[in-house]
Amino acid sequence: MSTLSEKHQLAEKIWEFTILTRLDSDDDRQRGSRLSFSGQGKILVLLAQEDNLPQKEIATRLNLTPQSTAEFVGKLARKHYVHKTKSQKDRRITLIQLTGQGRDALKNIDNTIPSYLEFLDDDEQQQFGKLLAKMNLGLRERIESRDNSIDGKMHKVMLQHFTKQSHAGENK
Amino acid sequence: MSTLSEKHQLAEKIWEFTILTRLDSDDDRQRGSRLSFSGQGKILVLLAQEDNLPQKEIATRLNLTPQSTAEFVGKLARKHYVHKTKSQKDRRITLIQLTGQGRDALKNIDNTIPSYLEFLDDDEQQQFGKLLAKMNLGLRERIESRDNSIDGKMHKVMLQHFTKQSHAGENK
DNA sequence: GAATTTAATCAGGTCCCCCTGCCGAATAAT
DNA sequence: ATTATTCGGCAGGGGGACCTGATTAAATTC
Repeated sequence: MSTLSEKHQLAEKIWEFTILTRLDSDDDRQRGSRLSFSGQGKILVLLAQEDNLPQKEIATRLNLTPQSTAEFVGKLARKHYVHKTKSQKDRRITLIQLTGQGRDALKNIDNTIPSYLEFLDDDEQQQFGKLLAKMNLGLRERIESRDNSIDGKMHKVMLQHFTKQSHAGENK
Repeated sequence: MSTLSEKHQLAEKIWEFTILTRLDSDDDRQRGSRLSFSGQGKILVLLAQEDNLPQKEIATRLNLTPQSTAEFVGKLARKHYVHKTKSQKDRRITLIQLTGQGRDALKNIDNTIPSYLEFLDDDEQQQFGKLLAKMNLGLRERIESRDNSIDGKMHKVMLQHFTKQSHAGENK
């Protein structure tokens, strides 16, 4: 009976959480400097997995038009996050490789420990982790299962990003 | 000892979660239609709390320039989410009021039950709620405490949005 | 009534995410 | 060799979040 309203309340908490975290770590002001997991960020994620990819390949995998890709790669290159090289074999192709700076930038994105975790004690953090893991698993499966759709590639890339990280973390 | 690496793993899970939820509810495709809690969305949030505000007042409270405000209000008006009226008392002033459509749009933003909750059973959902509540409280206090700064108003508006909702939910 | 203070608008600008169109250069196919 | 295909670049566009500057119209103040 009350399940629905309980869910609503949970949903509200989640939304509040989303907003509060945004307010807290003030993306608002310095929106320029921080890159997200879309646009340019996507490309970094992909390159971190597989470097030295042809620009075209990037476009295909991320489900972007070659033109958008060119734009983003260009911007990344300007920031020295990536590097463009002409392929020797096929001189139409431009290979894109991540620079050290690019790799650092990427690390800064997803390796930061959210400050709000300090509001939870150790036990609670563990609980939180478990819950997240469960939801992540579910989401991952769901996304993978419908991954045959047109724009499945992006999903794959992002999923892999995290499965890799998990593995890296798991070497106990 | 292992606390740091544990935190890192938690951080990774959170990031994964963030990304997965984005992939899941495909903001990617229809980015245009969905409004966020910034820009135009902010204004809706504010109006939901207090309708029929002068445009200037909106700018002040949301810490936006009058020009930006005009732009966003214009865009919202084009979508029939708000309505502009000239004040009778002071004909310089434009009052902005939320339309039914605008209210609906806002509801759609924050009243949706995230689908990933289905991956948790009832107990887990409760746990999740508790953890979120705790973090929200912490975040809220932190944000409020530094709220004397220049751009405090926005925070207040958003915070109120959620405290109100919570109260609404609490009438058992 | 004239000067000043307001609210709002127009004009431009910066940067982000993305797309369609078109064009040249390089390679593959015939 | 001559097409056809492929890659990438340029031009231009649409939408979003914001901002500074200059201007108009309607108060308020002196």
